Amino acid sequence: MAKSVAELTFEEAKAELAFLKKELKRNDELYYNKAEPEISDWEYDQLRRRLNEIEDKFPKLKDGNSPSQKVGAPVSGVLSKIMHKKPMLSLENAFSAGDLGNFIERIQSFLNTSENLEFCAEHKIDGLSASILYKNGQLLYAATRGDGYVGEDVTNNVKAISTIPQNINFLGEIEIRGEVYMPIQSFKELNKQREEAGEKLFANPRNAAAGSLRQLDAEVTKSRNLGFFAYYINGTDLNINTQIEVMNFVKKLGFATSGCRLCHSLDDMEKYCQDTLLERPNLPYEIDGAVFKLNALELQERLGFVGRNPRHSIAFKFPAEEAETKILDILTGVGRTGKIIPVAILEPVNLNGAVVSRATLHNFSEIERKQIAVGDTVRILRSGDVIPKIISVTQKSGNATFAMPKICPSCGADLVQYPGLIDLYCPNHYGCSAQVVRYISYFVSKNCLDIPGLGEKQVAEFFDEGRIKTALDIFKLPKKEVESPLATKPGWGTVSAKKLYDAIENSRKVSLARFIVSLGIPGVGEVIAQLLASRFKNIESLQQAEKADLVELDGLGELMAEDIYTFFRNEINIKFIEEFKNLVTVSYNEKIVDENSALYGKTVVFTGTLSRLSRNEAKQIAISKGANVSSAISGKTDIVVVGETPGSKLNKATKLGIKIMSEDEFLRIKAI
DNA sequence: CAGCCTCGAGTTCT
DNA sequence: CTCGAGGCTG
Repeated sequence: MAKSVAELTFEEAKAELAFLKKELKRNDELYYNKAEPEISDWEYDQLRRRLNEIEDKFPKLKDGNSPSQKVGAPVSGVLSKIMHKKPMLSLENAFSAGDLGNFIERIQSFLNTSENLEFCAEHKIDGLSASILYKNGQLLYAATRGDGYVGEDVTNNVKAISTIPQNINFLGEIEIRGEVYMPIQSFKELNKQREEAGEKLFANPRNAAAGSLRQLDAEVTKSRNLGFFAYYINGTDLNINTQIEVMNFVKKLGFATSGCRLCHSLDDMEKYCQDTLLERPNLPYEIDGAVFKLNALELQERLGFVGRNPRHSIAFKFPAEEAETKILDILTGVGRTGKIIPVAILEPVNLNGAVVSRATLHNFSEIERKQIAVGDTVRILRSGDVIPKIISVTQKSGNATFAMPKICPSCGADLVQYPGLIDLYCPNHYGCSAQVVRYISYFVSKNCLDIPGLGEKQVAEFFDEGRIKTALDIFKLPKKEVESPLATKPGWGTVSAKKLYDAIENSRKVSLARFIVSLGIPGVGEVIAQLLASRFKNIESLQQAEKADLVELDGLGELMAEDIYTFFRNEINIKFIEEFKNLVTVSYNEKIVDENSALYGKTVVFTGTLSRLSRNEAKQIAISKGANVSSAISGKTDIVVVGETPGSKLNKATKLGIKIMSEDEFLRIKAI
């Protein structure tokens, strides 16, 4: 369709550039605000590439706001956003040799191999990850990890870090990822300076590094003496096959790396952890563990992801710092599902650089098991250096173990404990104000309608003031109602009121999956909602689904099917959905998959042991080809993929005359 | 039916 | 991050 860039006149280039920028910006919005792109990654890359080509040919048309460098609108006073080419994911944690062993076994089972695997070990630097893009040897831009998909633009700051090369010897585009950290010595000096100047001290080198990198004034960053360790590259035609090669390659480019060693067995990995722990006190930077990455990049690719973690790597965390403190009180809260959660109020104590004053106790059997009473002295840590956790009671106060409440702390209803379950519930789901408020804030949260500016606190306030009584009242707040009374509320002004109004209007376009998540059906979150959306395609069919239709889906059993079925038969819910539908536009976009694939739109069941793939791997391939994977054979099953020693499913499939497919045939389809 | 895996729900602090 | 619970596998 388009002319080659070489043929474009200046005017044509200008017009096309304007169009491309608009298109890219619009798609960035869709991608990172709604997480639902209209175009595939490939198409997006094409747009981006075209834009880069035109900009290269007509450098005069380049300006600072080009999406080739930045995406999203810069918000005043904060750093602008950059979308990562590939998501920057976090790693799963291991706390023991056993965890590492399980990790290796899981990979072997996923890859269906018993071969010895090689792992590349590195120090786990206590800093913050950053991504840096170089083009034809020049540092083009740099971003923080952010939420993993979109990070903050820290280009100027990164350019001010002397340990990061501005120019590298590499043609074409290459992305380098690594950890920005503050050396311990610099941290000490910085805090000394700040103390003398009467400024607030940084709690630890990581916070100091984060604070120093995310500066609007790069001069400040420059003065902070930050370091950088590289550990990842992303580029084309690099001819690099292992993580070890990656490390050597970045070293050649002029980056520092940390602690790199090849491990051939679990024993090697344990040895690495021990060595590193001994080395730790003498290192000039802080580490909080070791990272193990499957060495072969091709295998890494095959393993894919589970949730937000890549399956191919794991972070071994060194034991966390511990402290002792006293329990001042125990409070009970009510969750959106009515679950009663006890929380310990602690005498504030400093732990890993944060003052901890609360810790969840999860449930009452936990209190019973640990024999916890108000006044007791307890040993605590922050698991993953984040969430406070009570390990044990070290000194009894003599007070009675905290007793389970009988009535709801919010509405006073009698609490119930369902047979066989540990948690305690308030059954008054529609009348308990704590539950309603929790539900409304869930309804507007990121996974549901995503209305920024409405947090738990704001929702509670609006509810108490009578502005909203149910979740849907959010949409009924007319513009004036939102703007004027709020503009005079403490903490609100015309700007924040307008922003909220815009956010609410924005949220009126919602995907089917999000719509389902927003309903708050017990046990239905992001993943199950996505599953339901792709199976039923619209709300009406989902509402009418019989229990049998639900059970058939892979991932839903009797219990969840029952819960979902009854949810849609409840009068209050039916009315709610009817109204909800009228207030928003629900869209369902089929994922972009190959419609010509023999698996497209088919319901597939696996049986028997597959010899070259694991069940899990096979399932993901089928889904990526547009198939629905279910666990049991039924009249709706289209294809049964049969491995070795198939179970009774094969007989049933033959009886029903369902198409049988061998593993080889399945793999052939995969290859297409 | 036991043991593993996945998902959901609730939570902490800067 | 953690824990409980449901679902699936063997």
